[in-house]
Amino acid sequence: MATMHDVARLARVSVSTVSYVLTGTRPISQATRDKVLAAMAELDYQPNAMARGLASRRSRILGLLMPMDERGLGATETAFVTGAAAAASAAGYHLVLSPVGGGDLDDLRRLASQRMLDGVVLMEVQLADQRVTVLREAGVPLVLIGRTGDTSGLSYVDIDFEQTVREAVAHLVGLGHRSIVYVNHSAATLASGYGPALRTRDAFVAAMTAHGLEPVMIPAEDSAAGGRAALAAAFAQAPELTAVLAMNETAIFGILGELTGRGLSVPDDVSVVSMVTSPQVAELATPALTAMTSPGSALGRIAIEALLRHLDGAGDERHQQLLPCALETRGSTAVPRRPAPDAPGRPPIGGG
Amino acid sequence: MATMHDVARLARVSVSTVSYVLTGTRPISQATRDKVLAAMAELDYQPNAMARGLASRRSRILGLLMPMDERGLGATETAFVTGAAAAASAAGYHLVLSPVGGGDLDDLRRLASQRMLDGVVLMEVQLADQRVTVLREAGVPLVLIGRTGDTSGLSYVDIDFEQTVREAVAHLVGLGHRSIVYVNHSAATLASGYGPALRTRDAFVAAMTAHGLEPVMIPAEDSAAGGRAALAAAFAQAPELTAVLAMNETAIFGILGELTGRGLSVPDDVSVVSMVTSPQVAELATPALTAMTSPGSALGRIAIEALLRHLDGAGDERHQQLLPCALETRGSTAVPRRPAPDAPGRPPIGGG
DNA sequence: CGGAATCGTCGAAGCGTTTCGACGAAGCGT
DNA sequence: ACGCTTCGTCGAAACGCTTCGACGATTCCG
Repeated sequence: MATMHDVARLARVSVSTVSYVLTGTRPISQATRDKVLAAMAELDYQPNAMARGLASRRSRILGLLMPMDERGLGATETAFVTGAAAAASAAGYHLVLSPVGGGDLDDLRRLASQRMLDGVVLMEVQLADQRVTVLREAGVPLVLIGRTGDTSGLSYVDIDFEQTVREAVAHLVGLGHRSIVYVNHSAATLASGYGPALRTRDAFVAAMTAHGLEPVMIPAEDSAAGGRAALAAAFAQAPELTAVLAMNETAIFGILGELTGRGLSVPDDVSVVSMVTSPQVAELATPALTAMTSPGSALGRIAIEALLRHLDGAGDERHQQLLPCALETRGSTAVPRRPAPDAPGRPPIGGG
Repeated sequence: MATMHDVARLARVSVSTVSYVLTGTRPISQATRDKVLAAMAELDYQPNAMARGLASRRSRILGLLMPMDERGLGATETAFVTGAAAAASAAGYHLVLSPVGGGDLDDLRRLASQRMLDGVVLMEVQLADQRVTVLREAGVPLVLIGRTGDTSGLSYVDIDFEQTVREAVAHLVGLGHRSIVYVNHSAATLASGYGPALRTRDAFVAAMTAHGLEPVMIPAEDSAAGGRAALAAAFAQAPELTAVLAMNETAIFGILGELTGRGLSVPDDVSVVSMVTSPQVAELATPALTAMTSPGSALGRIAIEALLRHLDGAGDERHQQLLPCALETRGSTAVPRRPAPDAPGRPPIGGG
């Protein structure tokens, strides 16, 4: 493995000159630069990452901290990752994904203190996320995908849940639905302070109230069985329901199965909208789901770009940005067949 | 940030002594060790990963190369990752996941040549995988999850597709099914040399032939639509089919949808077995799928352990191991309702 | 009881970069 | 033609750790 010394010798220049060619820190004449580049090519030289990291005190490695449970990564999260990886690679950084769970706080502390990561992006952020504290103490620049409860002094990019829910509700109300149930994540998830679950809950209440409608929310376990149970609960609580809005990518398949089981058809009897969903998942269902499509890779890219700005950055201005999901109408929503309960016999279109 | 120097000064020993305490390379008296450990604790010392890597020429970082397409990671792949991460962490190594796709061969070459990875585990291996060549040239120890066509000199751990298919077919034949269609990945995937698709194809032909049955294989795009199309093709090619064996986790939902659409019930009209599937995914469907459950995290763990053995290892003996998937019977398989075509009127159980 | 092996520790030489200060050579305005 | 920047290059000192050789102090064996 060739070192910088070898290159310098072959090119008949000093080691520092080679370094300047590589980093661009100081001006180098074209003639010298060419000599050096030729030597590098001939020796197939690759800088040693460790040495570079030690000397420059920058590893050129960015971490993407991504808790991994056994459920796997949804297409949505995967899009964050690929977006982030592309952005990092474009800037000459490596992006490493670290499957550190919430429990491995000591692991994280170690990782951060070892000066191996120039900065990190945090995924799956809780409202009160210990990892933020640990990383700040360790002095590691960080950007969140998601938000903690108190975002002061923090950079983040997140989905605009308020607007997303508002649009989803507006879509259903626009079709004439009056009884809409929101199937959220589980009660335990809500209690644990999972931001998206809490924010969509509040946004749903607000949006429904704004339309003069009664907001009904049902928590569901992240499983098909949870979805089935949630739908049963929904019918118990709101027998006249004609639409389901679901946040829970896993439960939604149970919901669909249970609807079929009850002899109800989608979308004629019940419309279904899936929130924060990738097209791939939406197409899995039959009929394909009308969904709020997540901004996907853009979130990852923006997070990395903000992080890089922090690293180079003189200023410590914070990047705080919300992106809405876009409504994509597919086959799971339609005008309700059953009349709205509070306006029997009225024409199905134009309600709201 | 405290350095080893600070620790040494505080403990009144030399820097090398501190290093020996840390690495255990040489014997240290209990008294000295205690002094040093106390000093480290007091200063909250954490070794600098870059410096350590430079001096020792070992980064203590293992890479898990994991092409990420937009479909996301299935629960199966996620299990590999968590298994590998746990094993690496237990051995004091970091595991970084690198989403390098097949196209980024230069990226990979750079990564490998920068001496940043002590070794790598490759996922989603193709029969002719360029990445193997690149890594071998770069002299990076590697272990595969999956197999190339020519495995000589290579360490790998993979699913035993032959046995898995044999068991799946035996299960269906045991129930009395005679006309079984195998829905594989797409023709393009087969053509690209994706090992699991090819191996299961051959294994299916072998297993069916052994039972004296006609093997029918249908390729399907990795989408619900692909699954629907494949089922249509299957009925065209084998109208009397009573069972579907599916490799394609994505297409299977389309298959189920299409069956329902045709008024056929699972499992009474058609039995369905899903191959290399995690319990979580199997439970998504209604009814839950009888599936060949993948060995999951064990694969990841074994791969890392083999890799670590290579690193420490004097011997360069290769680790080559196959693990079968286990049959888990759920609600999607049953005795066929329709009589087997070549034995009209015979009792449904006991065929095969 | 003497020489050899072992134990515990130290100092110093790297590991392969970056980066700082220095310095001759050009280029500038006057 | 004069000092003054700017340009292009060099040598050397870090960066924080591991590891090698050395060496006094024990311990062991015959």
